Amino acid sequence: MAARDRRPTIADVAKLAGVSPSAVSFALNGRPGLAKETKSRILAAAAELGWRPSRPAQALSHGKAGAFGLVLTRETDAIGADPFFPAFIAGVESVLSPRGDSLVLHVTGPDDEAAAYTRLAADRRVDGVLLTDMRIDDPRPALTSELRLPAVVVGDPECAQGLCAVGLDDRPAFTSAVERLVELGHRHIAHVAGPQEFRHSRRRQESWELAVRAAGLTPGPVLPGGFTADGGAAATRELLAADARDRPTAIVYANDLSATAGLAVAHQLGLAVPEDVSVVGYDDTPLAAYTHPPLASARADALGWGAAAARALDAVIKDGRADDVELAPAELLPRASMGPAPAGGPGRKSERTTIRPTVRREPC
Amino acid sequence: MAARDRRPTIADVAKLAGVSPSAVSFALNGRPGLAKETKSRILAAAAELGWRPSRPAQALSHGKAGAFGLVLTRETDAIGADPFFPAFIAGVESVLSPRGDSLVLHVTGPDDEAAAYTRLAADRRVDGVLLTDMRIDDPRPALTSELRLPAVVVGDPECAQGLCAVGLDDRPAFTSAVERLVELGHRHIAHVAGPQEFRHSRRRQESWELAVRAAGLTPGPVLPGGFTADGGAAATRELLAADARDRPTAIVYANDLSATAGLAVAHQLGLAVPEDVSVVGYDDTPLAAYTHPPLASARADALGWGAAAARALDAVIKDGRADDVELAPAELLPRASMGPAPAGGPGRKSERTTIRPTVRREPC
DNA sequence: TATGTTGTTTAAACCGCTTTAACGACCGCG
DNA sequence: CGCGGTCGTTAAAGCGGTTTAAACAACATA
Repeated sequence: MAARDRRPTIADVAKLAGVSPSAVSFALNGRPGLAKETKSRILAAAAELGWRPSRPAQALSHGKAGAFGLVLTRETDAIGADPFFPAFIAGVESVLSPRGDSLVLHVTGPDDEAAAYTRLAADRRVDGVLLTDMRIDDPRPALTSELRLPAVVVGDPECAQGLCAVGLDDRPAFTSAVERLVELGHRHIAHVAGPQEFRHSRRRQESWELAVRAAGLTPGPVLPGGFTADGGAAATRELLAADARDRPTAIVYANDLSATAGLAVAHQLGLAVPEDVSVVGYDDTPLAAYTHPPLASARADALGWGAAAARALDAVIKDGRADDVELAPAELLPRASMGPAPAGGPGRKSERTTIRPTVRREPC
Repeated sequence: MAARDRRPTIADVAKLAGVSPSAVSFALNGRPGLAKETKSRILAAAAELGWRPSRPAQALSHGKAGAFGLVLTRETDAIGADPFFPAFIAGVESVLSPRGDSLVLHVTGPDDEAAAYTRLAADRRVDGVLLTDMRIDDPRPALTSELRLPAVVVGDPECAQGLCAVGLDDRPAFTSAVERLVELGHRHIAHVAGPQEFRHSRRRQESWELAVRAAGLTPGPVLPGGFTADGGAAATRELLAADARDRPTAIVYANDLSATAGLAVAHQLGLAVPEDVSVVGYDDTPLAAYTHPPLASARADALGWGAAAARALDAVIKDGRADDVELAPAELLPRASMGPAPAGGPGRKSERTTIRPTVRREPC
């Protein structure tokens, strides 16, 4: 009767079932050596009291927190409208949740990032962390190793510095976007890049550049778009302000947010998409299919990515290491924002006369 | 030097400082009764070893998890492009992080929702939860009370069922949107609503309706937009397919996502915004300022909301209750998507008679 | 009868921290 | 000189589990 006002503990269950606490623990964890009858009596008692073991207590005795950590390092204003994280997190959950584990989320400014990981490690609040948004010369792989905090890199293996990496190749999407544009007659293809510190921004830019060169063209200008609407708009204004002869006839954006803003700017400037300029994004935002015109983009399976990353982190925690995983690459979704290059007018004469574009696929 | 290979514990610090573990605990927690000199010696030892108390151990001994829970109940496809949560979470973090507490995030399907809260409570993994996306007759306030899990409702006090509510009024934004539209000469104002199960969807719809009636007008049709791009697009197609005489000259959407999709549909149908139809959203998505034309919307301070909710939950945990909080209401940001009603009767312009809109009715 | 054996069950130690109560040293005071 | 009062410190008992090793029946073996 006493147990009405506090949550039941293992002792309450033991008392009700008429056994010792250890027996309860054995029953719960499916340990052998308990009589069948006893075990079911214990489980019945546990169910009757609605008892579930306290995670802090389990964490303490096992030395396992039963949680993964995810630190999002974002300027407060860059938060929002990123469709990646919610889906990615849902994917992580799909692995964690069935076994009752959880995800501990921290949002920090860039200055507190290292402290956030250090704390997570020292606190023993998580068993490992997922590293996303990898940057060039990212300090985090070294940091987590030093902290002896199991970690998995969500991204390109090249920047994993020895950690297990779970990658999803975004390059084919950019390559085929450019190839498609070239097929459509574009000869002047610009790029609006993401923040330069991000590994994936660079990769996207490189894929664009490689594909443009592979077509025998000179890469058009690259402007920073910062993955933001503001940045994309500003970059687009600059690109399209050029004299019609120098103006790119297609712009490949590093993400949908900047691309969508770019669409609006094109309209503002009185240019039609895709008649005057073609536009491609990346992410396949829910809105992409509903911009005007619908935005060509590429979809990455963020949900699957999250799940794969969580499984990899499991393996790292258990075995100390895990094989890299490479997911199916993002695929281009050509939509109406890509169209034939404007006839006659824009484009560079030298290129048009000399170049015989051989479209070939770059092996990854 | 034995402590090289495992994380230091309070005992290691105690040994290094030449005191007992209790003394270390006292020093760490700023308890009185320790000599100044001893205290600083202990803190120095702790710093030298890089020791921080284990959260599971702390949680166990003082019966507090040091974490808040947030359960997002979402259909997997409705995840993404919601700018609210990232900012809200960042706000929660701003309260939690300085004291080293964390946010435990769970994403579940609708069927597992109750189980998720039950588990969170039984597990003692969190000290309380934040309830967001309140629904009509939401079972969660009753559930959390029954589980004796401290909770705060993020939303309208009316649906809090006795729990502390932290609200941010979205109604003024809708009211003034309608008022503005009326001033601009609109007489036929439609609404694209959010999912009917959400309290805030209903509230927005009610505000719209009240404001329309207050202006002496008959509320135009209400169509379900489901807060999604798809839903917003479908609703818009239906609204604008009507004969020009019956067609609304302004549409108030429950959120930006559906409104932005609506913009695109209007363009597709050959209607100009705002010349033929005015459009208003809600959320002030980063993209809102960059749609074509820029989307009138309203900004709610999600960051502040998160912080306020976290503080309220603190109070509930400490005192068992807390006063409701009402934040500054969202403010309308009139942008170019709102304009004067088309002249010459309820929406008119010659070339529109030639338009053959593709109407597709979709069940929502 | 002593000796294993096997199958169940439990006592007790432990995980790392907090906290209460007790302890010894030192103080001034009557 | 003995007493109560501070002050600084620590021993020890939790918190709620897990786990190891030992206890205990019951029963077969030598």
